[in-house]
Amino acid sequence: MQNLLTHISNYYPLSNDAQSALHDCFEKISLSKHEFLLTEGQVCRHLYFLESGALRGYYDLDGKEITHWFGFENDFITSFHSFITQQPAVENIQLLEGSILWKISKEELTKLFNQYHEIERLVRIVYEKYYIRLEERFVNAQFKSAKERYEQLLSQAPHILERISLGFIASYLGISQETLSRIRAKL
Amino acid sequence: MQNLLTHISNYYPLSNDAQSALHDCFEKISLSKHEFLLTEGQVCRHLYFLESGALRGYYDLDGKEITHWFGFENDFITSFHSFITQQPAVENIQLLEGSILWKISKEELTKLFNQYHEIERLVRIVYEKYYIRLEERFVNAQFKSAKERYEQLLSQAPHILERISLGFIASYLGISQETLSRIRAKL
DNA sequence: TCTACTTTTTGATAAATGTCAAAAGTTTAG
DNA sequence: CTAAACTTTTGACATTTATCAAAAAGTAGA
Repeated sequence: MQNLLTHISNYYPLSNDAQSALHDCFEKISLSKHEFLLTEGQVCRHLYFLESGALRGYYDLDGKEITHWFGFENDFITSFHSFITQQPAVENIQLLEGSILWKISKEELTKLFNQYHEIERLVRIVYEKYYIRLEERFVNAQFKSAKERYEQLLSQAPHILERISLGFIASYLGISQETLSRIRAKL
Repeated sequence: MQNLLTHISNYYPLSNDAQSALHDCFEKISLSKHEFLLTEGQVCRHLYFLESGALRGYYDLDGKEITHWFGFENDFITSFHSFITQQPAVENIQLLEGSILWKISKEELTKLFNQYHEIERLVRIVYEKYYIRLEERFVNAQFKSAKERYEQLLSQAPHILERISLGFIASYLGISQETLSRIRAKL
């Protein structure tokens, strides 16, 4: 839990009051490899903080699993569209490693927003960071070649390459596993 | 201005107090076709609301202009990364039509956040909508073919096709102008 | 209306990436 | 330790999309 509070203070420092309110609302859970945090069709009712471990978000496209994001230590995790709209999720969230997470429900979070302006500010700031991240991924996806995307990942997030199998990385980069294997062979 | 306040109330209804504070902070500007709201290297110090008209965001990649987004009536416009970090923008924002916009500076907006929790909430909610939009564009960019992306655009935002020249649309979809012309010919 | 300018289309060809199949390599559970 | 399961690599070929060049179509101002 200290992990979460420390991480949060990097975004926006909270009062002790707000911190302890957060503390009371988050609940610890442990999941093992291959388990699911969410499956397609369920409504995502929680926001998670990943203290340790790794997981992936993927969805089914014509029978193929498309892994479109990963989560690692200190990431906030949710199926965003489903969490915000409370409609059924189109994606699955599956553990890639045994992990420790902290979860908070949408209702509790909404209450916290009402009670603490500063917590809503924190989330506003977190959104900004995540939006900028996604913008960068979008530009890469749309305007860069497979090789460039791989090299960018290699330089910006080498930890992903060490922990995640090639097939998932290929999917994450939007290329076939064979193409990624060939790109890698030529570097 | 009524336009802006009405539009905002679709996201989150504000008190009269907050509305009138917003009213006082936004300033109206008119720009004509081909003018720039922002050019590469400048720090983006404002958030804009586009009341009428159209514009595009583009950046330079090896001498080619990459148009990566459009703005239309009732869109909030800014160079997000630059606006948030106050670092020089990598993109240009250029008017595609004569337009009427309302602008607010980052400082004023920050003041409003401090004064009105509800305005910060509004922005939090706006971010959620824009994040979901971007997520969808990302998934399309990375996992769908050129033809599928065009068809999706055709069904979801036909107004873009009517107002924007083919070259810009091709760039927006991440494909060459010739390919888009051929896709269109075959439908 | 005519001319210059811009945008769109068409054709030929090249490059990037995908698909299918099989071999090689690695990991894991019993 | 070993067999089964899974992951990665390699090869042959197909498909998609880009690039370059030129023609055709459309637009706007003198």
